[in-house]
Amino acid sequence: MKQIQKKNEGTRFKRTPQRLAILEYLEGNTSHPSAEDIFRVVSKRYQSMSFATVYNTLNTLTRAGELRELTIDPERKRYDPDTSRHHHLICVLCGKIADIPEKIGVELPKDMAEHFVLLGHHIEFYGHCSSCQKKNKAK
Amino acid sequence: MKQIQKKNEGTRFKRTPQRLAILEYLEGNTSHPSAEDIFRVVSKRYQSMSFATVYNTLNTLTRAGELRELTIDPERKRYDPDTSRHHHLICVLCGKIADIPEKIGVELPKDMAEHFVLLGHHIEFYGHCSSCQKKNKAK
DNA sequence: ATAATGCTTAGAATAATTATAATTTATTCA
DNA sequence: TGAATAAATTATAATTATTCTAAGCATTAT
Repeated sequence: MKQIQKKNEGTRFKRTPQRLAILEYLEGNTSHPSAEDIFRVVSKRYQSMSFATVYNTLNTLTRAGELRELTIDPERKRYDPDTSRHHHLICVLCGKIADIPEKIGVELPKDMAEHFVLLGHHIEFYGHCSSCQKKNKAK
Repeated sequence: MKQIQKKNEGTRFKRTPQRLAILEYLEGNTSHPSAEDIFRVVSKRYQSMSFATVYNTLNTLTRAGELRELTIDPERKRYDPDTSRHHHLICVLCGKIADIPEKIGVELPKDMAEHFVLLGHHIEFYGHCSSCQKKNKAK
């Protein structure tokens, strides 16, 4: 008799060494890395690591809700291991992305939300970060 | 003696027929089209139109502040001829993007904004649009 | 007219991401 | 424990979006 599959997210996919290495790198990481960033770091310790594995793992984790795919950087996808509701602060000069906790109440105008099932929202704040300001002053 | 260049944005670049065709298509367009969408439509009327011209024009217009480049769709860039401050409502089922006027006040927590020169913000609301809801009910 | 400048074109090049096929590694369960 | 099965990894090819390049055209200024 086939047992009911465990609902536990953590055991839903095989914990291969490659995946563990990627997960370990992402754990607590607030730098919003791209696939390439992840590959660069993780492949150093794990010689045979393939780029495809990075993408596969990221897609798997995203589908499982363990990871958030960010569409903030126009050049590439970024990944955020923090899947809780929060927003982002982007420096338009250096591209750095910082987290903003969600303590900001935002309401959609009623007439717009009426015909929409609203699932969530994401705010991108953009501006100049402190280190870029210093750099510019120095000139 | 070299004359001072006109500051007027509208006359800063040549109004070639290709550019006019693209501009005409974008005028008042609220569908947030991709470069390909634009190419498909405009090249029908303008046989010789090249894809590179579409990209060149879009980049030129974006740099000139006549067009907003949207980083909402993870697959490709979208373009919005409405450069006024406003937000977007995205159907995660069909990908349609609607406009939301900016009458929503949003404040950054003070401690975060302190070291940042804040230039603006953009909110993405996501959910299910009415036509996708109907489609799902029909099943 | 001629030169200079900027635009368009076709196609090549690049970069990010996904697909494929063969092999290897986990997991299951007898 | 150890086959059988399922899933993951790898290397590489393929795809897609976008940018670059080089040559020709058009427009403007001389």
